[in-house]
Amino acid sequence: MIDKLNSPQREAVTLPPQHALVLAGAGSGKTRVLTTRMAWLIQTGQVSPLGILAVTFTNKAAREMTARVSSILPIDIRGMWIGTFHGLCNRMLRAHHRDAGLPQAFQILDTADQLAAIKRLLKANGVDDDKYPPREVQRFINGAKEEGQRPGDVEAYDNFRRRMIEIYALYEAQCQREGVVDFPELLLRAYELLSRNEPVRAHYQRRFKHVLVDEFQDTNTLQYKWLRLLAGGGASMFAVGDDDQSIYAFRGANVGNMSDFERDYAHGTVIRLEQNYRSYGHILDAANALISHNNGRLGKNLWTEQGEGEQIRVVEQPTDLSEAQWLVDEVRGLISDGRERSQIAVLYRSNAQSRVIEHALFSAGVAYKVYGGLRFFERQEIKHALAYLRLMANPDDDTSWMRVVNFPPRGIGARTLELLGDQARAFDTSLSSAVARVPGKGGSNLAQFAMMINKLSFETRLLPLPELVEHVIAHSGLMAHYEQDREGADRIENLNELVNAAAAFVIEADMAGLPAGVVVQAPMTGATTVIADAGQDVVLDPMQEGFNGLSPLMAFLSHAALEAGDNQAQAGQDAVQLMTVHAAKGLEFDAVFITGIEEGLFPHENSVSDPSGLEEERRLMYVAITRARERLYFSLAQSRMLHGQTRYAMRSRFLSEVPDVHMKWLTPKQGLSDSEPRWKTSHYAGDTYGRQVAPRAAPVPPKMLASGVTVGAQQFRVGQGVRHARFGEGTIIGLAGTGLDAQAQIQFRDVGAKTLALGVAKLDIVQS
DNA sequence: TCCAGGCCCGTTTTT
DNA sequence: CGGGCCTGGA
Repeated sequence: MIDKLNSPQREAVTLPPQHALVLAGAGSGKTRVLTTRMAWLIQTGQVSPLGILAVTFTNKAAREMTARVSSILPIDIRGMWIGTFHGLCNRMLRAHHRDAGLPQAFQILDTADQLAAIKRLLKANGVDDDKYPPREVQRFINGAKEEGQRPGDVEAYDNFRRRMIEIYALYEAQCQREGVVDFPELLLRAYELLSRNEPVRAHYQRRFKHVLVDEFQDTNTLQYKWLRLLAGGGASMFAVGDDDQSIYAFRGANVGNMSDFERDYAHGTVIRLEQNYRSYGHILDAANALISHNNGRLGKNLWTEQGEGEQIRVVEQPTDLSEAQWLVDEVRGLISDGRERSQIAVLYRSNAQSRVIEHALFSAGVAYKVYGGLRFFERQEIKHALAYLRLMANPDDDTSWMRVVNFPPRGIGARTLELLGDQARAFDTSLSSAVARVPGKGGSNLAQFAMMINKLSFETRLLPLPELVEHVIAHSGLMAHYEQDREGADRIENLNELVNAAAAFVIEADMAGLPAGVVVQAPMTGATTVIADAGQDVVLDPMQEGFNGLSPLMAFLSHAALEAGDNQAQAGQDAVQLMTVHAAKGLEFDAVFITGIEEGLFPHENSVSDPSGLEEERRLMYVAITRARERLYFSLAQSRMLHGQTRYAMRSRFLSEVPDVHMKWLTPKQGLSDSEPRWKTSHYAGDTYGRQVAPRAAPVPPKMLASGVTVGAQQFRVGQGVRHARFGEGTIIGLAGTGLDAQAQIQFRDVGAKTLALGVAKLDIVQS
């Protein structure tokens, strides 16, 4: 098990029970160390599978971890707590729902449900949603929860925040009344449960001897607090992460947790995995050199025993269109050289860049796959069906009620619903319970809807899950509605797929044990136990309690909320992989294209003004580079269409942070302040292997580039020096628009980057 | 209730 | 430019 490991890997795997921080560089065998560690602890008898808690961020990572542990050790992994933060907290809350102050059948709101609930709340309370936009409110509430703060804990230093806090409190009351829980609430409730309830805390602290955390650099404040509580009874915490791959600060991740952890727990037990098994030398050294420009790193230098390999191929094109065209030609070359399409990845900083590339690939007939679209359980028709199903389980779920009360349309208008809402509020009940209080025609339509929900509940109460789902889809009017819709074919197919998903879910639960909830199964005897409220184990009949004490429907609904499904458009067939750099984290490919490496795009203009933002962009570039095994391309365009206007940008600073020796320019590399157009001709003769590249027509250089943008009597170009009365001297790093609408992005020497309207700002041109 | 057209906005995203 | 959202008129 451990003899195939290198020495730091083996050291990490076989560490005695103590806290440790493993700094695992890209491609250094992180998952292998984590899973082997678990298997080793079990095999050497140091801990039973039940004493291990392993936590990840994504379901995919959790599945992979489970699969790899069970492939190393032929043990029953059913009783092990391997899962996502949210999945494990859900499991804990179901088991101790009473102590946590929740109904056992609490529903989970996904991000969209939560937003809908907030909109409804603001309307009901007459909050001005211009001053308090729902998204802003959502950010505020989730931000507070992720810091572990309830309304009473948030500091109210101005009126705006005071009002926000009031809204937060109202929102909490609404969720509580409806029996629903949003994503951050799952974590916060579980944390509060452990911190306030001594018996429950003692139970879990006694149980878990080893707590292992994947992607530790992505944890937020609350997740770290939760871990500290769980491990507070003497468990060993084994945290694996890479501060250089921290790219989720914008959603609350706190890289600082890593250095805090080292200080508070690891006390110097820091193991560095620096040998990289993925990439060749040029690629790795480029990544090392780039990331060395960041400050405050925990420190790490990747190396490889593989040779230096090929240099990074760099291409600069005049426009985004020609960049895409070049890319398609190059991709076809790679394919005709015998590379698999699925081993070719095209990465970009932002989703908007994909369209031009998709268009070019599509026109050329190259199969491709785009990651990041709508996921299965997020589709409109699926969310509607789930809303009906939720009402079967809990008619007081107002979010679901509102979603389908008039879908398909059944003559219940805004006016009626407003009335219903008023009644519900006046009597402090759910919408469902307030139906009888609404008179008139709208009221009778409402009553009919409520009756239908009741009838459906009754009809389906004894049905197995797949038939239940099928029945609800068929008799709620959903199916009929989409059958009438000329463009409803896809939606019908998805609804049928939902029935299949329910069937698969039941089979999976039978075979692999329990997807969510509280059951713990002893590996040898197969006896099923449920952790009771006071932390005592109660044996249940496994045949009766197949879903952890939850009904199959409830378990399925939790599953749907916690695992929204694949977010890749078309599965199957061998296809070129298109995705954002964020989505590529954790993946690897033989050949990688990093596109749009321009100032303003990568690093993104919204991030360059503050140092920490720029460093995160640099880490993003580091992640992108380290995805490549053999071949890496950098590409950029001098101009591109963005927001309906042509924009001009300079080469990204990241290009100059990679030493020249690692790069080979396939297009001419010239100075930026050159007044000549940088683009001369487009042909480059073959690659380093001498493969001949078919000659093609030279793209036409954009006419505007040489002259730049003209405003009044002044002509502005990218790279030009300018002086501003207040901001001082600077360099134009981006131009967009024409005439009086034209804007320039300027990097000032003293005050940083600013975007100025050229029709307004007074600028002098400085001769360099 | 429904749909068309105007309007606004534009980084990254998992649970 | 293009998508999502809201509003106002039929």
